[in-house]
Amino acid sequence: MPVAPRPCADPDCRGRHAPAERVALAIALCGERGVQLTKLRRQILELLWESGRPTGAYDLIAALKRRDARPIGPPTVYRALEFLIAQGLASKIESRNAYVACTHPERGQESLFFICSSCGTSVELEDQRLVHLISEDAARMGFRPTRRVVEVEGTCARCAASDAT
Amino acid sequence: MPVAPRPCADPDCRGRHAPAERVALAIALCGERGVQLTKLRRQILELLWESGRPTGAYDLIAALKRRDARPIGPPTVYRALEFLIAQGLASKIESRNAYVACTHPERGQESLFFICSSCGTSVELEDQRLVHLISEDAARMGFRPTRRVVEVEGTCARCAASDAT
DNA sequence: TCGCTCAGCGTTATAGTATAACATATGAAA
DNA sequence: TTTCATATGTTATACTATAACGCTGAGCGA
Repeated sequence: MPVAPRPCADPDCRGRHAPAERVALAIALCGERGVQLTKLRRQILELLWESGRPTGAYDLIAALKRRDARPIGPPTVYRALEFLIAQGLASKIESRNAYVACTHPERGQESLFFICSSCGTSVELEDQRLVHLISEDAARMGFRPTRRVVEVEGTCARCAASDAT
Repeated sequence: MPVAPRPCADPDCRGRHAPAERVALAIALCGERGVQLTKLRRQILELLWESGRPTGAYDLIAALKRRDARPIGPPTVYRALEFLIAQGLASKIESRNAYVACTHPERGQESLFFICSSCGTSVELEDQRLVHLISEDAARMGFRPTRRVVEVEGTCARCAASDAT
């Protein structure tokens, strides 16, 4: 029995979903939207989910080559990433020039990311209060936001614990 | 009479200070801190202040060459930028791979940036509520932040007005 | 069936951003 | 003067991203 996509209403799930389940959601969602989640695009989304951390485009190229013996050029990967981002399935982590799978493509891309300097994992969070604050600040100066980049670098709980050992 | 640095207590000044005055402040501050704001570093800071928008490292190299007929290599510029950032005098805009002068080096680097897609100018804002929110979210999951990147891309009031014409 | 179109992908070359590694200079302290 | 630390210069190269053009295959109407 194939994995079924499951709606998630928890804004604090912190991205904790089974990769296969989220990929199934992506497939369903792209079907609804009438856009093509091709094999390449799906593979890249899977790689992002499996890695669980911001992954560089060239790392993806290397991973595809390992997995498939398929040599993919940079433009091909960048185009796939562009698609995934446009569909809300992935996001670029600007402070790392790297890409992560997004947890809730069915909702807007209004999340912030916490990235651990030590282990490299990232956690996605949605916080409407933050979005509102930014909108408020923007409105005060007549600025119309089109994109928010909120990335917090630091040490995750797990790494902090193992450092303290 | 030389320009004197003037303290600024307005968290909403939006970076509206005379470049020369802010550079004077930087000189004073580096003196107090016992670090060297060398000619090169000062020149780069001036260029950032004069530009008023996120400026790429290679643009700075070109500008220095125009101004001084001085050919500077990338490592030299990147090292100067590293210094300015460490001193809170400048900040990297991650979403643009570019650098801006910072308004309040005497305070922490807890600001967010609004960058206009149309004219390229950026406005720096301090919002403690935002910092608190992020800290709160981080604390809930045991994450210890070391750096916050908050960049908002959009259209500034001026460009919105001229578009509407 | 044929040929058209269009989206997606492949390929080559190159642009743009950043750093490693090592050499030189400069100035203050011993 | 020697020594040391800090800053800058130089060369080469790594890493990130895109332009430009060509190929292919699926869908569609003539």
